[in-house]
Amino acid sequence: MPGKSHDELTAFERAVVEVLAKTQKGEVMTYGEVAGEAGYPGAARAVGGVLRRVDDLPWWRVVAASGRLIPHDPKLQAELLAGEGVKTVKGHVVFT
DNA sequence: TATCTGACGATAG
DNA sequence: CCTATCGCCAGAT
Repeated sequence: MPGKSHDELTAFERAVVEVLAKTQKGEVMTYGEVAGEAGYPGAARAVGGVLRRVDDLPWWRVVAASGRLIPHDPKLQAELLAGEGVKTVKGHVVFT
């Protein structure tokens, strides 16, 4: 099993899922922003854990504060972002 | 309750 | 641009 299903999440996980559910195509957020929007400022690191454990989330729309893509498969993330019109250069999102 | 882990963030060198 | 450190937080064992 890739990750956890959506029906038994902790309050924190549900909060993060809710925030990501609002993101639109072509929109990119940082882990820190997601944490803050979810009501857990400072929990950027924990947000990474949620994206890693929960399925069916637009994880590719979340990048590090520096714009760096995920260390696991930056190539895939770059492709998914490109598919939504988000440009990336050498593993970094191009903020315009 | 204690300790370790990690798809983070900021800072220093 | 890179690595090293430290602080932070929730989840897992």
